[in-house]
Amino acid sequence: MTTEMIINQEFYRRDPLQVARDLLGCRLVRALNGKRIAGYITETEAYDGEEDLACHARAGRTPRTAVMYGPPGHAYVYFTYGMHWLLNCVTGAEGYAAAVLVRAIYPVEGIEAIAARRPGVARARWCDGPAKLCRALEIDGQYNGMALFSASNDLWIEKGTRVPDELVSATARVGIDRVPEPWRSIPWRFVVREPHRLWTAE
DNA sequence: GCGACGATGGGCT
DNA sequence: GCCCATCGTCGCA
Repeated sequence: MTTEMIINQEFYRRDPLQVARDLLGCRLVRALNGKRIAGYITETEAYDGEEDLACHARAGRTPRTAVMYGPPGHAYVYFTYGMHWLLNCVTGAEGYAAAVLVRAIYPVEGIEAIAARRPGVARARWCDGPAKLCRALEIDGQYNGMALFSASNDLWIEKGTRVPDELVSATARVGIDRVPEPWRSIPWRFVVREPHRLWTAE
């Protein structure tokens, strides 16, 4: 396990928009039972502070949102819709509540383990949603607050493939229809176009 | 391929 | 009580 591949904490101590863009093509890695399950990040969303009315921190600091106010580079994992876990990376300076939601990955390691649980489903569909990837990588609430820049926590992010701007689309974030403008339409969702073309060889 | 809808539980007003 | 940063399955084309 090449520790120098792991993205350091300073990467996350930046504007969530920068982090969200730069996380595309990076490799999300889960160590599970001594094996790696990993995939390239293909979709992210930035949530930026209490002013951003789509951000959970819009209501200020609560027990739930506390980790978003903590140091950057830690996981903010929360439960929603009564059945789903979602993974975020805390960004920006400590004390400022911002995070990047990891919405999708293209799985490239440990794919047998995922495939076994998803009979009849195409590989590109296994982890193409924030709750799906958490299930595939067995990420749940016990990862909330965990540092993502150390291999000792069994969940980290490594440098991966540089994704050129031509292959990145920026759109409005999804699932926030009730949020007022400008937040509802602001293009803070970043998507890799046709990820299977970039990584189909693996 | 696409739209409707039910499942299901913690956080917050 | 009401609100979800969702998913899988259903019906239909």
